[in-house]
Amino acid sequence: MKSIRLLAECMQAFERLSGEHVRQCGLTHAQFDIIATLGNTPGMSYKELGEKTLITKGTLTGVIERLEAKGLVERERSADDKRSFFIRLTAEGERLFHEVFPQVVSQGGAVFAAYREEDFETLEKTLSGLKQTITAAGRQAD
Amino acid sequence: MKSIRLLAECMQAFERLSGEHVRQCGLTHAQFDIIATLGNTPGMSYKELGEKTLITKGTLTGVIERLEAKGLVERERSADDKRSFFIRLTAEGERLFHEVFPQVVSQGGAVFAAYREEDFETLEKTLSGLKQTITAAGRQAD
DNA sequence: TATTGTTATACTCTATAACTATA
DNA sequence: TATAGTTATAGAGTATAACAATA
Repeated sequence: MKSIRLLAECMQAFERLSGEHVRQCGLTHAQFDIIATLGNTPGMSYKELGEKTLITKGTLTGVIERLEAKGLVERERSADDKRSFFIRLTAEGERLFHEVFPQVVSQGGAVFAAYREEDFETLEKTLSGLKQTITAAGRQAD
Repeated sequence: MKSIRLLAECMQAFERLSGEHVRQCGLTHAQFDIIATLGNTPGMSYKELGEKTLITKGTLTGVIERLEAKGLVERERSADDKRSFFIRLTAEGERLFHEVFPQVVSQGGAVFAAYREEDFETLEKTLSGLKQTITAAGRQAD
């Protein structure tokens, strides 16, 4: 119970921190999610993108539209399945991802400046364990 | 960097899990935030509530309105400062908080069923450290 | 018939700024 | 003059459902 409170507080603190950066580069939370999900991938379909970001298809159309209007992503009809699109970052989108994402991610690394190698290991181990537990519980609920 | 990814993934997994429950009880994320913040407190002003939930006052008016319409919170003019309100959970709101919150929080405890006392300690220590680091970075940025 | 993505509707959240009533 | 909360506006995300094109 206390753990959940802490996790929630971490999330909130993290969101507060990242939220400022995200807005500074003119993106919304959902748009940033898309950019982050698309970063370091060759691209993917609406369906896949929706599953990864928890954004439903109806919403996705609008979000992608706005990102396309900003020139950050581009769509291409899939060759195999003509119903489907391939969405990928444009050069501009890639730039944003590589420039802004690391900044957002760690406020330039300042957040973790005080962390030693050992701390990182603990944190990673703890979080990956937590993640597994959470996702496992999610599957049970389905 | 990997830590942040993990944290983000935890957040997403957690949000997916809690989001379902939250919607099931007919609340939005913002509304749930308010209920959770108000739970186990005697109540607080709009200002305080806004600071804790990161919801701006303009938005808050609407959110509280909807919660009031649902009979989950009530407002009372403050005695000392007549501009100010005191918002607190109604009996119904308390009930929701005590019944639903723990469910949401741990999907009935299933999430942490496999956790031993030791694991909890590690997680709590790790998260509280992380929280401090994040909030400290936030203050630097102001 | 099932699936991918689009469109439409209605509601909620968000930022912002002008406004009121107290202080 | 400053602060607590309200109102108005415009943009964005959300759930849901009906729809077109393709499978």
